[in-house]
Amino acid sequence: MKSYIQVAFNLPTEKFFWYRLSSDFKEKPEIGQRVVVPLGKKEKVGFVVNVSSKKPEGKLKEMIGFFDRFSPFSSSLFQLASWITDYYGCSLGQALHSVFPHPFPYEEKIDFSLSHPQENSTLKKEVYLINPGEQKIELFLSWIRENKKINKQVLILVPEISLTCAFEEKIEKWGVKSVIFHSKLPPRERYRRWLAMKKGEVDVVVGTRSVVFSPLPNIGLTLIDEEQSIDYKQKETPKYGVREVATKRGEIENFPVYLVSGSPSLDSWYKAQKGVYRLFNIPEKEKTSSHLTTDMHRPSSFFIVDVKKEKKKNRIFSSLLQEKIKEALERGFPVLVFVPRRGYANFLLCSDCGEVIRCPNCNISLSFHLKKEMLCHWCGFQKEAPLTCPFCEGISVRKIGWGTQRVELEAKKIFPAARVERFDLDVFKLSPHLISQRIKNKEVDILVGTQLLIKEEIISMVNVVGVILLDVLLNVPDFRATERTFHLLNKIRHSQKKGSFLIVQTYNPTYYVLNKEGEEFYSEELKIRETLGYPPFQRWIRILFEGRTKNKVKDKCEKIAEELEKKNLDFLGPSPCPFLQIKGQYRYHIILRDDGTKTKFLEESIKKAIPRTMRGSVKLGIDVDPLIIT
DNA sequence: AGCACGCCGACT
DNA sequence: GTCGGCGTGCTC
Repeated sequence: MKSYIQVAFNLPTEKFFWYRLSSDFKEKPEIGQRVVVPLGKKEKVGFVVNVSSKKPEGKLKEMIGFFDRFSPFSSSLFQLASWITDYYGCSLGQALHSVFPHPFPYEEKIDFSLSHPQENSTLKKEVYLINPGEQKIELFLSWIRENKKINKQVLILVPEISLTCAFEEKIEKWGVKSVIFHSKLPPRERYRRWLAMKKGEVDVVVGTRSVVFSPLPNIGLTLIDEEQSIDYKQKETPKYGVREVATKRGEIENFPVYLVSGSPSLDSWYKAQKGVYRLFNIPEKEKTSSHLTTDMHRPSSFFIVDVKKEKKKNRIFSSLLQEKIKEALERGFPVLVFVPRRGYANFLLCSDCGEVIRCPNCNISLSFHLKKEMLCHWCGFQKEAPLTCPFCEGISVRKIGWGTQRVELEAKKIFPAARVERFDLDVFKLSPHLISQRIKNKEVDILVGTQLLIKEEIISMVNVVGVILLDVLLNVPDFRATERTFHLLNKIRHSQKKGSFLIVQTYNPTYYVLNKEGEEFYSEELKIRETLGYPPFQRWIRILFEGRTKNKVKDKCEKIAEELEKKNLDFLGPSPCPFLQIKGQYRYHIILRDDGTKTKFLEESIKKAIPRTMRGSVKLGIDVDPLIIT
């Protein structure tokens, strides 16, 4: 019997293409299987999305061959990809591409005759928000055992690779069959583990973002650990969020999703308040009815230092921070100094003419580094620091602000006997585990570094944590800056051991992020978001325009805005992005807003008003539920 | 996304 | 006159 296939490509086009199959091919094509076909003048790999025995209309070319021996997509994963297409505004080919388990060998033929899922869930297929408290690992284990009993698997998602390692060690001892999965595994190993998952030979899978597409045949529960993490958002098209994808998959495959965090995202917190998510009470932990970890559970002491009141020479290390570090060092305890910026100084400013030295590609100020000198943190542009001001030739070029290098030198000056070490993107990268080993072996006294030191494994090893200037984090141009600072402070405080100190230096000691805890903070932040029409009160869809000519970008953006206006949609802009220029590209955006009443309508209107492909010199990107607006 | 085709400005 | 930028349309 003759057969015909319809193929979707990883291209920004809605279209599918029909091909004829020569009778030489004995195997039946499967939905989701990759095939090689001619497209235009080239051969391309695409996904089978339809199989038919009836001849379709129009001219046809012949399929060249199968690329794989079978399709890696179950029908539910294929369905999930279709949903991604609708929700995140990409083509089906693009969605399938991102769900596809790369790399995938094409020479093997495997028959998956599987036992089919039995409906026997202990919980309804809902989303639960859980504060795990101290017993996290034990809770996870009990859930895994519960599901193992009914022949179901548990999927555990963690924000980054280093956290999978922590599980790996513990799971060994549990006596359950597990698979660790992330993108840094060698290709052969990835495929071996993919097969183990597909065959259902495991009880639990622990992995990073893409594991939400694990081929497990019979998922009983998906856990998203540290659900507030920004690492759960995919940066490439389709820019999906793991929380949303896991929830959708739970709906399709009938399993509950547990969002696990002691510091949940404002989004999830709000949804739990509204009853969209359920709050899950941990029975044996009745001491707290709250779903947030509050002060009484935090063993460390917390101090806020008002930098305004410090003597000028103590602006980097306040007298209190110096005192606490000295005390710790005398008792042989290590300390950690958190600096939100790498480099020596944040920018160079001429105090004669007021000009700042900027990146020619990004127009943001260049950081001053000791070895590389002027460096752009966005695009990597590098040049020598000028001796005189390039604008007025004056000699009063001053270094403003301080980064890790400056703080490292200052620490060496104040504590000459201590062994000071710097950890940031500019020094050779050590894994969090190796850093904590160095602390354990007493090889370092003062650790100076950026965000990459803020790991439970490291924080729990030190006696004092000093935050040099919190204001740098609070003032990044993003409406979620306060929330992210809140999570950071929580993370430090949750990770610290008993009897340790957290000292935060700031020019704004009365700011609410420092003075409101738990529910109080959430309701304050929600009030602000509601007044301004920000998420989670409005669902946002950001449409980003990029190109080399500023006016063309602006014009295209305005043209689309007119289309949206005609459809009576509510949106912000068009406006230049917070960083107008990055890597030489000018950027404008429109932010569509949905108050929850017209979600379906909005999605359809976007399809009509916005061409998926923006041709010419302006590129277009769609970001549904954007997380960082830059 | 590629690639071709076709339209206008500035070159030997 | 034609080389080449880029805007537009098509690929089964």
